[in-house]
Amino acid sequence: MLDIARIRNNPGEVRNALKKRLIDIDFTELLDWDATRRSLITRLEEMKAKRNKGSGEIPLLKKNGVDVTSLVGEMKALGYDIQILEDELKAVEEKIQDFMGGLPNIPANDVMAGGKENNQVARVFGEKPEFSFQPKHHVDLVTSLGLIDYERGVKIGGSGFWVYTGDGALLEWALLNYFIEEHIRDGYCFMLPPHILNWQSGYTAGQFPKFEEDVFRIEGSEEGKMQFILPTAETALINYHRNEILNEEDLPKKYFAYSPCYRKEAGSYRAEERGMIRGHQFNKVEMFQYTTPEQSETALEELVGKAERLVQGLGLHHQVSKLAAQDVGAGMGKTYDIEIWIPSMNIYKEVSSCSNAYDYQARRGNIRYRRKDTKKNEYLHTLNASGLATSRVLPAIVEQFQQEDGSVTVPEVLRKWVGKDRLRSIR
RNA sequence: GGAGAAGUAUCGAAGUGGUUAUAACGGCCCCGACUCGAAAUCGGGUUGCCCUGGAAGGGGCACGAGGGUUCGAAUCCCUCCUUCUCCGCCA
Repeated sequence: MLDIARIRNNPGEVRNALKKRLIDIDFTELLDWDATRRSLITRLEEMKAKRNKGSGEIPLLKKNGVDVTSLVGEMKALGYDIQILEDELKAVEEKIQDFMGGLPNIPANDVMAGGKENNQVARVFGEKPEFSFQPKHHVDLVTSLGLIDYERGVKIGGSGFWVYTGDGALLEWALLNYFIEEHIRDGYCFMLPPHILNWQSGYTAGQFPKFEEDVFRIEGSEEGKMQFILPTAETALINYHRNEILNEEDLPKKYFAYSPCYRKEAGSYRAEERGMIRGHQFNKVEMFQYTTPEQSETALEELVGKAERLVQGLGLHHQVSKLAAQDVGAGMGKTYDIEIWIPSMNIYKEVSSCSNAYDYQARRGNIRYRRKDTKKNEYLHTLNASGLATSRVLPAIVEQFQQEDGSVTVPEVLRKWVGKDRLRSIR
């Protein structure tokens, strides 16, 4: 949610900033509603003040034996007029709410305008691995090594699902353990949230109402009580402090959560994304911070740094991209992606998205903090960063660390959990 | 799933149709007095949001949420939510 006062005071500035996302929004109608709303409120409050005064006088007059019939009649008529204006006000406020709720966040000043093609590579780690043999695709590797069972995953869940088996499950779990261990060491609080969330949670995160089609709805949930399976733990973590006022001295609050992420990904399958690059369910550890406005820029750098170190610890070649405005999610103001090299696809794929939402989500969820100096309540800033999603890390590991004999070297940091330094074919 | 009870400020809690949401009373917290200092005691302060205004100020709304009745609702009625107790079922 944007601040309507900002639009009221600088409609041109906001419109231009949103143009970086390649959308053009005319605020004329909105500002019209806004003016109507405020004049209605003023008139209503005058009438209500009158009613309050009249209602206070009635018992006094009665006590003194004065006939109040005409005054009561007057108040009754006033009450009727108030009702009419209140209905009008409600209608215009709904329109404003709908309009505002549909607006995306304003990209930060230093974010490039335009689409994906304008994403900028900020940093690169390592180099593309060179193979002295014909490298294999991760689907072939994980299948022959017995790490993933795609066929039975589809049989029991449907297209877009797979089963981690044996060493594959061990490797997957080792990644999660590795991430968790790092975050705990950095002082982040470990959270295991519910996987089913209510509509308001989706709204606060900025996913609803626009992206309701992208999540799995729970069948049978009634209108107004819609529930869905979380597409990312971010949705749970942003709502953890919904409708709360935090103390400034408690900020920044640093959380991380593990959850599977469930996404419809309707229509986004492509031949080159076979395997586990894009599924309906994948595991992810998500970092999240609630900060003061002053802290949020630093916090974003911290989160990106943490995510990068995780990938570096695995020894995987990757790059960090600063996304252009159109590629930044609707609720976010600035985003860095960490993209990992997938040799078979000859492409870098996102394993972490680190974003600053500024006060956008806080406004939607009414999350504030009390400033120590002014004692005033202000919207805080929220940030999220994957740390990390595993579904592309595992393919990168098997592809980047594959050997000529079809075996795969286990990254050093994972060995204590996997229990071996090399994964070999089961056949 | 069934029966019952309850939701008022930071917490406990009073208030069951009117001139007290300036939300009694108490706790916490903050400031001050007393004190060498502290405890105790005494005095004072302490909800949020919105509209208007340059400001000072003025006004409105909110008693779990949303409707209704009424000139007037924390108080009466309806729907929903949450919590607690008991029963049932159960990983």
